[in-house]
Amino acid sequence: MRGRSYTPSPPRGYGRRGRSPSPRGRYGGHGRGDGPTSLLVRNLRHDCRPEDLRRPFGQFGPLKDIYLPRDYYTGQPRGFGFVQYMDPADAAEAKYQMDGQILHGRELTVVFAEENRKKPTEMRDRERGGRGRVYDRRRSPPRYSRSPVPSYGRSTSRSRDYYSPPPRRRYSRSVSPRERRYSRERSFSHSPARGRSPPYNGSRSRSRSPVRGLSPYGPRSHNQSAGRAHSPVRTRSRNRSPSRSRSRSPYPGDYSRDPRNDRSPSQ
DNA sequence: GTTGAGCGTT
Repeated sequence: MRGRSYTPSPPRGYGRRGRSPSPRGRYGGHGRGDGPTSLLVRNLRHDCRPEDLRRPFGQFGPLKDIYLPRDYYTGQPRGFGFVQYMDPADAAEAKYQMDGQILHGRELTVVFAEENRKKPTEMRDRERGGRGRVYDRRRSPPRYSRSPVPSYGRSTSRSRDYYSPPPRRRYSRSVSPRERRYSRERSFSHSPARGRSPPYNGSRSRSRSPVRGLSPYGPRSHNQSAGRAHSPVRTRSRNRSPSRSRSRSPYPGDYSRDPRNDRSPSQ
């Protein structure tokens, strides 16, 4: 076993086209052994949007997804992105063709993406201290929490943006319950992110315009509008019958035998 | 029940 060093950017002139030099299995996040379908595109301009990638990358075949990760708190683009194809062959071709291409004056680096997608929780951890920079948003909010936020006008049609803020702590004591309603409506007109909520409230980089073959709702979202057609009135929340919850006891017949109910007298 | 806070960002 010898440590195989992963070459971040293979020489552009390598004459072999088609097959990726990468061993299969490594990028096996997609489950198939056919080959990777996700490309990692580096050296993107920070104002680059998914749409900008779609055109050049879409030439090689139908795209499944384009995603440009951003910093959670600042909303700043991180300078790289993912382009996923339906067909691994297209991905390979695109990688070969696009690697080294100039987009917006920048030379792109295109490689196959690992599928090391992190979970949101892990991401938070990493933002907290893993990256070396400690965003202690509870105390010292990042300075840039004020402006670099693009003027996304809160979500419009989508009842809820993809962006879901971390669970808020309680409201400020000075805010009466009545006011809460207002503040909800007012959105962020006041000091947005008082050092707590991420200033970035924009909808994700995902563009509204569907790509050829891409669902307007996004590949991972189901079209839920069908099920809710016209039924604005929802049945009242289920009646939580007390007897029902009691019957959950492992000893439905003999309540006193329920261990949960049987607490030690000494405590 | 699968991620929209995605790995290789300055």
